[in-house]
Amino acid sequence: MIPFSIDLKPGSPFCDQLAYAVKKAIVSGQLQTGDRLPSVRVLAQELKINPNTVQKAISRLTAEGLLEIQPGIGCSIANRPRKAEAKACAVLLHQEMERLVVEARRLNLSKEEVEKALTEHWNRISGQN
Amino acid sequence: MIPFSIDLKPGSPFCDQLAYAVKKAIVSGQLQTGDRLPSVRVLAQELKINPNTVQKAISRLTAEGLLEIQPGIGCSIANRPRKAEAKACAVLLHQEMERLVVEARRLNLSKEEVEKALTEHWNRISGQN
DNA sequence: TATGGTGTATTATATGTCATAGTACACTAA
DNA sequence: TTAGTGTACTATGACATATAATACACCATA
Repeated sequence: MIPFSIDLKPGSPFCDQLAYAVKKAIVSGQLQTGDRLPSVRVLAQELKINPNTVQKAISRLTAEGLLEIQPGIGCSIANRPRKAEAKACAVLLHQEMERLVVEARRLNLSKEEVEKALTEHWNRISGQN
Repeated sequence: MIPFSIDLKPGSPFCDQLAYAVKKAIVSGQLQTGDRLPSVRVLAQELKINPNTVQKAISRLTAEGLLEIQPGIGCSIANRPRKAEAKACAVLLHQEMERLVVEARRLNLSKEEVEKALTEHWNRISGQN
């Protein structure tokens, strides 16, 4: 069994969906520091996709510092990122936030409605910690 | 001159960037209901991209109900969407919100920091209304 | 030591998206 | 009629994506 939930759907690249599913599982506490991830070949078999596609997602998460590789052993969940890295990445968050605000205002939503949605998702994602 | 601000950069599709720039200009009040948009050919020339690429962005915004087309005349900014359409689109907003929350928690940001960022962007985008 | 399981790299192929180029058509204002 | 609208269509090249099939270095275990 795969230690996180994922349901691959066409529309966006499989490697993106896989990387996001793992990241979400880590952030929500479903996967914890030190936990082992199934091997590239096992994941590929379970998800019925190509091993290369899995490897692409893994290498991306490794580059982000979310996964740690032990050559010949496998890969496991790394520690939470240091503040230094986080600061550099926060720029991306602001881009996402602007996109979200633009979309919300296009839908004539109030700021309160958006804040409520933020709280809902925040609690849901953080609930398992 | 183009009645909205845009700076095309490689990395994401031009038609996406153009559609977003127009949407942002509408939402922020830079473009108002009834305002005329430059023609497909003019936009293509100014932005130094292909008319087909511009047309792709326009047709997407038209499908979203943000632009109105008068055949033979040109296209202009439409009225704000009705609640009915908005409700159907709100699902997408929740997907974006979840992605944002996941990213924020991956960066070890606090909920207060994210709420602060939301307020900042909200005021900036809404400032011109 | 030999075997099998790790991650990783490489090459090749097929498919789809994106941007471009060129052409053509229906429509409308002047 | 003429020129300017949006729109549709085909074709091409560049690029990303997913797949397939190997091959290699590494490590644990029998």
